[in-house]
Amino acid sequence: MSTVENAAPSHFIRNIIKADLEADTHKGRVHTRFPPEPNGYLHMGHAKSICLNFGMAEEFSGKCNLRFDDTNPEKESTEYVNAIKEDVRWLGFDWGDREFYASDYFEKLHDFAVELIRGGKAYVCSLSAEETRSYRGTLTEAGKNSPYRDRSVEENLDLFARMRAGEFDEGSHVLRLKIDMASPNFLMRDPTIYRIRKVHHHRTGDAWCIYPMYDFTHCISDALEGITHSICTLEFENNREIYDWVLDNIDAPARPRQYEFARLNLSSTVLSKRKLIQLVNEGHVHGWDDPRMPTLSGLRRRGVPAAALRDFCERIGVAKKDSTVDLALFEYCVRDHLNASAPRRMGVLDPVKLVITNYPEGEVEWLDAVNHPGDPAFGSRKVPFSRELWIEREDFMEDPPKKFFRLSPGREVRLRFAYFVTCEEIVKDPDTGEVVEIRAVYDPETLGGNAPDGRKVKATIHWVSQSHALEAEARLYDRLFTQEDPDDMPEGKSFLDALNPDSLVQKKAFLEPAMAESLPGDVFQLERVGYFAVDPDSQRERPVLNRTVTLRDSWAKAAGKS
RNA sequence: UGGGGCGUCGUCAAGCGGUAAGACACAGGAUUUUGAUUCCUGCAUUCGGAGGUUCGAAUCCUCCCGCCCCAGCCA
Repeated sequence: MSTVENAAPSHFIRNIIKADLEADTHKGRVHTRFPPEPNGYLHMGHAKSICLNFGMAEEFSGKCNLRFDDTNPEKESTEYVNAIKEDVRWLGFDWGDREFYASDYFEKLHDFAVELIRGGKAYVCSLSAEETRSYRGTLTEAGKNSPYRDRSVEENLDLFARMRAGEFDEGSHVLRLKIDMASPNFLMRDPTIYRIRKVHHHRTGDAWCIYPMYDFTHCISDALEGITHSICTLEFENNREIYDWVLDNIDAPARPRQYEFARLNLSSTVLSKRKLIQLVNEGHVHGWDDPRMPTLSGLRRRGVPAAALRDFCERIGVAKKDSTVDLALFEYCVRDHLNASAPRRMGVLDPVKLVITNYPEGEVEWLDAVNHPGDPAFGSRKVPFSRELWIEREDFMEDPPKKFFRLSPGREVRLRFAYFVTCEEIVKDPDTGEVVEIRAVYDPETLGGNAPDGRKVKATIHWVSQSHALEAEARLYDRLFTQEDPDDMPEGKSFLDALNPDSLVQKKAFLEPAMAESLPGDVFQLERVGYFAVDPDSQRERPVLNRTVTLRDSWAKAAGKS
């Protein structure tokens, strides 16, 4: 392979970093950060950001910090902090000893605020929230200056100190930047940078009752950490002006730059913290790590390899265009990785009995079965074969259409790793007409799956010996939403109305006995059925399997068309 | 109707004045003890639209159209 083929796809962030390196903008350094707010679990959108931030640092021999943006104690908690750390680690990234918290900077942030007050660039405003809003103006009209805008430096210093000391009620005063109430950019109309909140903070406890806001905190935190490239999503483009203003108006220890990229949107999926929290709180799913959730913990439980997610993030690219990635691309990445990494097993999800009438009663043969048809390194295992088996109901048709190759009356097929069998008769439930038993004969000469006379069969089906079968619970997951865009619902409907009622279907399955050895987290391919991850709910005697993703099924596609 | 962004195949996405990469999806075909995998083949005479500059434009200029973001003491 040439280096051109190996080169990571070009994207604007990478181009900017390369240009900065060439121009020596940051003394040859590349230092990024991933700055989650610990108010929810990480999802695939965060994965894109994590891969970008840690990925750029890695690629250019730089560093990436993990920084919790914990300036709003009302919504944040250590539960989230811990979950986020676990998820980032699982994704495959290491922040070394650079685990930071915006709350670590509260004292410094406070000092910068005082510096701004001294310079006449910040003031304590005593307007109520509603008044502040009305003074702000509209999209087309300039705002009005707050009547408190011209308080003296001394008065501001005094008031701010007393705010900190807890002398005032929440909402009675805020600290604002003195910029320009007529700015066409709303965020520049004297933004609030401190508010009074008499609540307990998960890290600083009750040490503070004034908390700095995002626009003031983020840029300074970046500067304090020596961040060179502060990468965030598109909705922060308008905030860049304050980001620059603050750093230009304090004695900043460094001069990071902010760049914005388009956040990830995925078809048939919802990726907003607010909505994910709602799904959890209202019980539409069984928690943040429900395998149907696009959270990292959900995907992990579902059986998605971290490498597949990283690959996905690489493939979707990084740009400034609002876009929605097809869920099919993600599924492709998952299958691609699992195809290479998942050992094969046999299991039947919708069983129907198959009796081999000419096979001796009570006899059992332990047959060799390779664990991976494409990779001998996976070795092999033994699978018990006997007279009575379970096969998949959909692998039999009494009256098959032209292109159906599987079992049907008079038809011979191969039982994977075992023998050729020919269907001779079927037994139906007299009341329902449902096929309850299929009777077939096997050809002893075809042991291992090949006929000495060279005759061929058009299909191979999987099976499990009834007396050896391990009963399991299979949880079949499908997309959580039926609409491609769950947010695009008719008037009066919400994304909740797009919830897929069949996103989870539980089934009793029969597995080959080797599956008893599986451990939670293991992922297997049940041949011809799909990839399944062993759930933490699993027990040795009764495994619980989460279907990660189905196999591609061109027969189902073809059959669906006709 | 203020400001900030964005518009290249069904979906992502390269391209940065020299004559439209790649991936997924889709459609054919080959191989196959998973109708899986793998492997071939096809898939934008055209880059939101209209003008202009140029020997030459997706790339430069002008105008127009469409979409997204901003009026939290959230991030």
